Amino acid sequence: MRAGEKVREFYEALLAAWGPQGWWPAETPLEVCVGAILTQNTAWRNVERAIENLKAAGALQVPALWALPEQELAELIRPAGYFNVKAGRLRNFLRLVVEEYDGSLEQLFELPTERLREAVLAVRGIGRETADSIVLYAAQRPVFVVDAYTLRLAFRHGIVDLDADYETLQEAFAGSVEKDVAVWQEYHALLVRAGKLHCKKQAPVCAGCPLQKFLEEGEPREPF
DNA sequence: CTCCTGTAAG
DNA sequence: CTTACCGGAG
Repeated sequence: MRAGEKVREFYEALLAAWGPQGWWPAETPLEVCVGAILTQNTAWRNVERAIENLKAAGALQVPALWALPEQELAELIRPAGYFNVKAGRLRNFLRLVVEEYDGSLEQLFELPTERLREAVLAVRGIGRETADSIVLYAAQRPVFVVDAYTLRLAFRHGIVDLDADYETLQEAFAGSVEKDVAVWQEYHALLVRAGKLHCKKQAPVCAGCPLQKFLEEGEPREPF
């Protein structure tokens, strides 16, 4: 089976097995942006705690969040880890929204997709994965999000090399499934679930994985 | 490559 | 105790 063909069938198999994941779990676009920054190299459970704190403080709105002193913000997001770094990153993003787009995420999101991605990516502390998560899930634009789970899974299935860069990985997926926001949102969410439950960092658990039947040699490529 | 950091699971 | 976590910067 060709790589592109596999990528298409992965999606069908994952969706059939697990159904829609309902991503991104957030009530507002701003909450998506905040969550995307807070979840950098961090378990989602800890991000939830930080977001609960922000909500309890009434700080999950642009003006209130921007008004918070950085140290207080850091204290609120402490459970998400790297809190000093992330407080700065959140403020960097908020600064863009407040100073360039009149404090309006909607206004920022009016940019054409490619310009929007570049604008978000230009923020200190927002790299490609975080930028693409914001563009796909908060702005609802067709950009395929890839992450460490995606690389691991794609490598083990022989779709890309282990040293594949972000764009290569992104093209391998985006170029092989229907260009549709809802589909891409769903696919990334399903890949994350597959990575968590089966395509683990050490010792993948292929038994019971919806993608096991696609393994060429009956087992994942090594070494990861 | 190292640093940033809380939390939970092994 | 160590590893991993929906990474990114220097």
